[in-house]
Parts: sequence; C-alpha cells; structure tokens
Amino acid sequence: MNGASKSTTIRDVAQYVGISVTAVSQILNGKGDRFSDETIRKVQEAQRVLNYHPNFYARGLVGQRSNSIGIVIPNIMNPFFASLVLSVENAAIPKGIFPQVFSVNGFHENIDYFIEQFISGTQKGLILAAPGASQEIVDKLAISNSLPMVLTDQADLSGNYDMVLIDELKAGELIASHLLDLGHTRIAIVLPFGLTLNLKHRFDGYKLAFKLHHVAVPLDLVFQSNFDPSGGVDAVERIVETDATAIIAINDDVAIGIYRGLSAHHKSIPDDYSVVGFDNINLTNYLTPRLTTVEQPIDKIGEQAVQMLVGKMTDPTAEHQSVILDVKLKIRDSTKKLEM
Amino acid sequence: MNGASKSTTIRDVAQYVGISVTAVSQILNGKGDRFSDETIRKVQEAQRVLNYHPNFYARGLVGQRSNSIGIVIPNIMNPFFASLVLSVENAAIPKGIFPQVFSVNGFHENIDYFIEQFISGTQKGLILAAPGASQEIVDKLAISNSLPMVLTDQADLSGNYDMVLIDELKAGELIASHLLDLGHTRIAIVLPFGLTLNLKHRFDGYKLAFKLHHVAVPLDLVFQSNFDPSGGVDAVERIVETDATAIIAINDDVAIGIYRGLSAHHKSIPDDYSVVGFDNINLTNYLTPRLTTVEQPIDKIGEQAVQMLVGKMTDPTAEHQSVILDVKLKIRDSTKKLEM
DNA sequence: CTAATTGAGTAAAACGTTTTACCGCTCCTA
DNA sequence: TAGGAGCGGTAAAACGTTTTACTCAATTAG
Repeated sequence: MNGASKSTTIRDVAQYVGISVTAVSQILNGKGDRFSDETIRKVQEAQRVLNYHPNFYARGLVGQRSNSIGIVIPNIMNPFFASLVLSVENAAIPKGIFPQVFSVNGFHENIDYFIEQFISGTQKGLILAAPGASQEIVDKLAISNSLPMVLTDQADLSGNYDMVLIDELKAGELIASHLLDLGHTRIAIVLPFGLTLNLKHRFDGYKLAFKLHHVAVPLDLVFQSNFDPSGGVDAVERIVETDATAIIAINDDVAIGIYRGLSAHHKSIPDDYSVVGFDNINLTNYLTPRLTTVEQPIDKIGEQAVQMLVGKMTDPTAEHQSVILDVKLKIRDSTKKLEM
Repeated sequence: MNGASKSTTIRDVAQYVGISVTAVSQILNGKGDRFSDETIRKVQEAQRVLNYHPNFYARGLVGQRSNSIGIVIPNIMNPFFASLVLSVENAAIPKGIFPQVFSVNGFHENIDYFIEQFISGTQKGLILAAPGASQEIVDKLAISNSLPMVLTDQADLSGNYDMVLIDELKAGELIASHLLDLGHTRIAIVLPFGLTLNLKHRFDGYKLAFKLHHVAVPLDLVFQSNFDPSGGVDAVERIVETDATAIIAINDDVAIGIYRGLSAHHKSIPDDYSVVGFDNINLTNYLTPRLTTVEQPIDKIGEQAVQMLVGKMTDPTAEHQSVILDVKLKIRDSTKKLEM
C-alpha cells in the first residue's frame, strides 16, 4: 500500500552525527545552548542533508498543544463566510495562531466525523460560524472535548458559550426605517426557510420600525426562499405579482438574485423597486446600481472572536461572555424615494 | 496554562469495563466481531459514559496514514477557488477522504510554517491550486516530505508533477474568435500583472484567433490590472479612452468590475462594449446582462485531481501524468454583433 | 588535595493508540 | 479420545517525539 520508503526520523540524524537523540531534539528546538557549537553545526547540517522533518503526530502526542484553531463555516461559496475566514486569519496569524478551515457545506452527515478526527484533538479552540447548526451539534462540539469555543453569526440562549454577535435588532430597524422614511410601506421581505435566532431578532427590528412609523407590518409580503442568488430570483417571481415597491433581502447574495429577477421582468432598480441587502460583501459596490446594504463589521468580528478564543484558551474557567457589535446602513443607489 | 484535566484515554475505558485495551480498540474500530455482544455493548456504553474520544495524535502516530488531503488555494475570496474547494470536497468525501483547506491569502511568509506544521505530516496528499506560487515553494512542498501532489490551475514544465489543466490555448482562441466573428477587431484584453504559464498559453490562443482571422493583434489594447473587481474598474478607465469595442477579462471577477466601470461611464453592455469573462462562476448567470464567459469544468477538475492524488498515494512510483480538460464558451447576453 | 561546579552529553520514561502474535477454553469430528 | 476449529480474549511491541533525571570528566574554589 505505502510504497514510500520510511521517512527519516530523529534517530537517523542522531546516528548520522554520532550523538544521542536527546541532543538532536534539544538542538533542533532551540534549547541546545549547552551543546558545543561544533555539535550544533553538525546537527543542523545533518538535518539538511537527510531532509529531516519532525513527525507531526509524535510531536503532538508528547506535547499536547498545537497552535492551531479551527473555524467551521457552513458554505465556502458564500462571500460573507469567505470574508469571515479572511478576517479571522488576519487576526490570528500575527499572533502565531494558525486557523484551519472546516467548510461543512452540504456534508452535515459528516460533521461527526470532522469532530472526531480533526477538530477535537488537533485544534486548541474553535470558532463556530454555522448558523444552521443544531443545538445538538453545537453541544456535541463543545462537550466532546471541552474545547474552547466561540460562536458567531449564531445566537444561543443557553449562556453556555462565548459569542460575538451583531446588533440584529438595530440592523432590522435601520433597514425598515430607511425604506419607510423614503415613503415605502408595501415592503417585501425575503427570508430563508428556517429562521435562526439572530434572524428572528432582525425581524423584530423590522417590526419595531413599522410600529414606530405607525404602519402595519406587511405580513402578506413575507416570502421564503433559498439562501443564495437563486432564492432571489424565485422570490421575485412571487413579488412582482404583488403591490410591493421595495424588497428587503436576507443577504447580499439573495439581493443579487433579486437584481437578476427584476431585470428579467424589465423592472428597474430603484425606479420600480428599492432593494436592500445585508452583509456588505465586496461585490455590492460593483453592482449596478450599487446596493444599499447593512455593513457587518466583519474585521472586528474576526478580531473579537480570536481574542475571546485566546482568552478562553489561557483560562478555560473564565465566565462566558458575549459582545454585540454595531452595524451601519450603507445607503447607496438601489433605494430611492417612492414616487406617487 | 492548560486548565483542563486530562482527558479520558482508552485505558480508562478498558478499566471501566474490566477488559483489555486491545479489546476496546478493536471494538471501537469496528473490528471486534469476535467479541461477545455483551462486551461490545459494555464498551460502547463506557465510551458514552466516560465521553471517550481517541487521541488524534496517538492514532496518527501508530498508523501513519490519515485520510485527509490538503488543498492549497491563494485566495478564499475568489469564487473560482471557492468552487474548486467545493468540487474537491464533492469528489473526496464520498471516498472517505477529507480535504482540509489551506487558504494562503496574503500570508506567503507563513507558507513555510504551514508546510512544517500541518501539511507534511497530517496530509496524505496535496492539491496545489496556487497559480502564484513560485517554483521554489512548489518544490519545497514536494520535496519536503515526498508528499503526493497534484497541481492544478498552474502549469509546470519540469515534468516532475501530476497536473490537471484546462485547454488554455483553445479557451483563448474560442473567446477571440467569438468576438472576431461578431465583427469586433478592436478588442481590449485585461490581464493581471504577472503572466503565469497558463495565462501565456491563453494569450497564445488569442493571437492564434487573430491570425486565423487575418486581423492584427491589437497589442495597444492590452491592459494590466489587479485580479479582482477593482482591477476591472481601473482597466475601464483606460479602455474608454481608446477605440475598443470589446473587452476580454482575465476572469469573471474582473469582468464584474468592468461592468461597474462601464456603468459608471454610462456605457451599455453589449451595445457599446461586448464583454467576455472567464471561469463561469455562479454569479455570471445573475448579472445583467448575463455574462458571456468560458466554462471551466470545475467539477471535473476536482474529480480528476482527487483521483490522480489517490492514485499517487497508492503508488507513489507511478509515472507523472497530466490531463488537459476541455472548455466551453458560454455565449450569453454580454456580447453582440458590432454595428457599423 | 578535596569538594563543588560546570560543560557536554546520555538513558529511559512517557504520550495513547493500533497491531501482531499469542493463549486457553469449549465444542465438534473422525 | 486426540486433534482441530472456533470463540473470546490478552500481552507486548511499535510508532517518533520531548522531557526528566541522571552521568562522567574537567575545571575551579577553598
């Protein structure tokens, strides 16, 4: 099966130099001050000549620590999660911590496997950004190895976890208020099929804004669809049958689909419909018209998550805490005053 | 430092059940047919009660294999690489192989660290999709641990590697021919700053098409820019100063920037400019107008890469081979006949 | 001249598994 | 009733490190 010849071990280099294994280990780990310069030199040379690389597993086995954290995301194709990964990397790598990405995608059946094989064991901590993950899975991850863990993009009421969240209520209110201020009252809302806790909060924010504006919440204009551009296209098919004049998308990806759907119906944004997205992914600035959307402070999210995780790793007994980050409405060209 | 108490080992389980370590190991690995149902049951229960999880390192140390392969990508934000990851996952996971993503992003300085700590050691093989990676890095990865490796999106002339490539020459020719057939001759070409080998081939394809159409290659219309949407915007600033009537982008991401740039200049696609992308990322179907682009058979790429890697892993002495996959031009709404 | 110190190095335990080779018992078959 | 076959199980080696506790000689201090 394994045709490759055994790779060189520390014993080989010890033998090559004519010295003990201990010495080699110490020297190669920078703890060999007490050895003679001559010996040190010879060991280093031997390492090069023999192309010796310490075995990852052996090393892990003895010193139980690694400096790697994991980040679990549901879908690598969603630009929001891609930026989240990037932001975590930016925060962690300068600290000497190396994140490893676990993109769970469709493979929910395999999450157990991931947990068993990779996450617990190799990772010293975990950032979980899997809004779809069931409580069961979350608990399993946490309990399975008392792994320090930070939840993000995912609220949890149990109080058992550290979390970094955004102010969903405010976000929802900002969006709806903006449209209401522009004179829209018949506002369609495109949601995914299952509402996670944070989306419920956002929805509460919408409702609050309507209440404050003394406008009835247009519950007849709430639509459910997939979480990607295709979902936006679908939703438009139903929305054009109504008297809606504005559309709130659950995220920018869906908004992109909405752009497409409206365009196929020869409807103009923002003349016929105002459209609002969520996340402020890179692309939104490149759409025509530029998309009005809510900016998540994604750099801060990554930074906070890493910081909290490190805290948890150094002191696992610390109290659980959560931070709620602020959001901003980026008003661009996809929304405009309703003309009567 | 480490506040967590020692986690339970296989020995604890064995002791709890009152049985040997061997038995526990076998049973838990599904190789315990020969043990009594009663014992099996007790072991499973003990595993649950004690919350036992095999130690990753110990396991890796003894059976030198893992069933994990690595995939190295330059930039997780680029949808093409995101889909590549997805396609590799789709091909690998059903085979029981679990890919791990190494998104190198800006951290070229750290690639050494990645190699030492994670890639060689834990991974049984590597898919390298890092077109920017220097020959030096590629060689280092390969030599450092005689790691089976497959290159993709990256040609290498040394013949030392397995590769899965696409027919860049044909791709280039298809694009240019399509535009030439539509009557365009003043065709702008947007390239990144450094030309990798595969891009050179593609450029050769462009030139071939011009030659076959007896049209001079418009070398004065070759522009260089960043590899992302911002690059497209920049390029447009320069292109609008010329007499170009069509634009070939290096990839869809850049094409999106071109859309934006042209829109800012109140130019219409395809009336004022025909635009062609590359990659056929998901989004291209959702743009308005829908983008004419070249489809990379991304599912096949992932599948091939995994398959070749597995081959290499089972027989590392096998000859190096490369496969070249076919591409297709997806003609959509962003290109049209030049009106005189 | 003895005792303590330093310098350069080593032996062996430990980490937690998997795997190989065995063991003893009971039951069947010739 | 001897000799295999199952059955249910175990002991111990091996994987490649790091780390702890030594050893031995040479030098220095008193």
